[in-house]
Amino acid sequence: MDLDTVRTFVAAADAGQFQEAAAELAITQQAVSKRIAALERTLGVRLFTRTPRGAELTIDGQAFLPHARELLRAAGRAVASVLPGSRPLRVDVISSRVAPSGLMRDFHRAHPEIELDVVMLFDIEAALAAIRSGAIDASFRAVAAPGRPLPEDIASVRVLDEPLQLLTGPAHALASARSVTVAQLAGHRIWMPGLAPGTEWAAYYDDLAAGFGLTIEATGPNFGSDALLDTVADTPALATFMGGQTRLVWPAGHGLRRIPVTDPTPVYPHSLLWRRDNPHPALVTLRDHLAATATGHGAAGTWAPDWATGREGREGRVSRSRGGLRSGGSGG
Amino acid sequence: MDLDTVRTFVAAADAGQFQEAAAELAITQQAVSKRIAALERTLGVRLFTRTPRGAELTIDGQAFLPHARELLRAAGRAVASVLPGSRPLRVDVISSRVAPSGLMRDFHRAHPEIELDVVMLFDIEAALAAIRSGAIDASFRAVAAPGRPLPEDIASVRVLDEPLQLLTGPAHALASARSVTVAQLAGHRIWMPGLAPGTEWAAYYDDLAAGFGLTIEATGPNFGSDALLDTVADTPALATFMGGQTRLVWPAGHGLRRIPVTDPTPVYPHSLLWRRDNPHPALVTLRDHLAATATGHGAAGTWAPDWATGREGREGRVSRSRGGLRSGGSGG
DNA sequence: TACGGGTACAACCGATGGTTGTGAGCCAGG
DNA sequence: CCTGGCTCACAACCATCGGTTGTACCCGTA
Repeated sequence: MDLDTVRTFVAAADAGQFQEAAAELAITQQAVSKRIAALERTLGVRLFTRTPRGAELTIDGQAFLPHARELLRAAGRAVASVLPGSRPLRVDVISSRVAPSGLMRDFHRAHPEIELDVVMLFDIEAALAAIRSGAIDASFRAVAAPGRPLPEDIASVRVLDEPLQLLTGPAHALASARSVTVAQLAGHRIWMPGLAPGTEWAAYYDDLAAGFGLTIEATGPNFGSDALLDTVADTPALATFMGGQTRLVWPAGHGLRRIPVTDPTPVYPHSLLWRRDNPHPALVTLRDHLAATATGHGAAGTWAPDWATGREGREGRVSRSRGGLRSGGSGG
Repeated sequence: MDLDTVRTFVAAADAGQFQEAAAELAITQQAVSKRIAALERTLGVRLFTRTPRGAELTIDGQAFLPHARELLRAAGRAVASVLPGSRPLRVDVISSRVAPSGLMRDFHRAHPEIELDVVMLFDIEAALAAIRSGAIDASFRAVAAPGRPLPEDIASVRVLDEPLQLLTGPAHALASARSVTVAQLAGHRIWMPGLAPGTEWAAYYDDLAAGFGLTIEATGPNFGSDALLDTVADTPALATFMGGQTRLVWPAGHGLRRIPVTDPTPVYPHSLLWRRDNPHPALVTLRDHLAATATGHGAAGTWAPDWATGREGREGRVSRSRGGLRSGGSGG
């Protein structure tokens, strides 16, 4: 099915006759007639009853019309999603395993009128390059690995510290625990497939493992969360970390357990990054929304790497006081 | 833009390479390459980065992908809307000026999983023919004009008595009234464009006018509710009837008034009609929903034509007692 | 009975979009 | 280091599709 044909159908339905629709579309009446006939042939139903004074919709045509309009609207949105000028706000959310995609869902609920496109880039380097080139408008990332300060033209604001949870199958040794301490995890195998070396994401887990003596295996490609959950559910000796605010499509009957981690609670520090001179109007709305809904970070009893908190030190930091919302470079 | 091309894009994005996508679509790899190249040319952006091991999405490609999927879903729904087997429930709602379209919106809110198509047929004769032929599944109509009983194979149930309201512009003589009696309307011009003779809809207003000595003009073609509202708003001597439960797109700044009519209140008696042997599963759901949400009819102080109430008499009938939900032929 | 409005059919023809054949780039393995 | 296997892209070819023009037909009206 060709969208030009659908457009022709809608034009003919609106005009009530083929001739006028042909004029609108800058083609001949015969071409309209052929297009409609072809559409009717592919659908297997008659869409118009031809009369000497024009063409009016059959019942099937009436039923088809709103769907045809919706089809054209969808096509328009699809084209707009890649149009350079005034395209939808394009945001990188790391992965579906952590909270930013949930934050974007909240934002969409609060501002359904704002067109959004969500993408997932490889790491913060790719995200920064994409932000600087204008390919994306914003990115949720943990920022500022040591020795790699943000470029001058990129602004950031901390929006969420997401507590990690342990995800285990029903036969895991810790499956029945209501919560576990980080110290208890030492010696257990924790599997994080798809954790590519060199990414800020891998750096986080490296620091976490080094700081508390954990064993985190990053082996194997990432076949998606379904495969990961399957494996974890069936392997008693295997567990994985997952963002505490992640909403997954939960496979039924797996007996998977989500167990809070304490003493301290490792949190993943999400910041929003954007280019200061990005003029996209929806970007301001997104920042305002996040500022209004952001839960505090740096809460007592949590842990995050030093390079992400902006403080000095090698071993990561356990927060003992509750902090507020702090900008790493407001404005834009 | 061609939907086959979009389908090819989605297949290639899912497969991660052109070759496999080509196999799925039963075309050659070269054809996929050409289609993608054409799509990229029309969109003006690169969708894939070609690598020696396949093709992966660019950021633009990632942003485009969900829109492309939605486009294909919309196309599927559009085709399904006219597919003979198991197509969406197709209901005739008379016109946008009266309540049935609102009832269908309510039904859609209550059962969003049921695919609906709403059509508007000319009159009850067309509706009955469409119901008998299977072209539509149900129709909201005022039934059984005198001497024309419903065919045996058509069932009906009274679902709503919709009170009429007077619609006037700000300069109309009755504009400031909080309500008007039917007797007060005598002598005023009431305009109902598009009221085609011979329809059950016109018969209703004929009876109303004859029974109470009103002047109802059906002159002129119906240019849609926008044009009607414009004219009524600007013409002090003109008013029109409108269903009391009709939700219109209300033009701002027109100063239009909706005035209840009393003593008695003319009500338009909507029944749902369907073919007894129609097997569409959603039809039962619709009837149950209407039975559960139907407001009483035959309420005290209302008026409806005799032929619509099923009682004898020439002059219409003013109900003095409150009735319940009565079926004119349950089952199906 | 012509006329003017509409649509459909036939003939024609260029552009579209498929095929096959081939080349270039990259990676793994001998 | 070269080769084989995998990928995608380009070239040539050709059938089909979808546009155009010209014409026939139908109906309401002057």
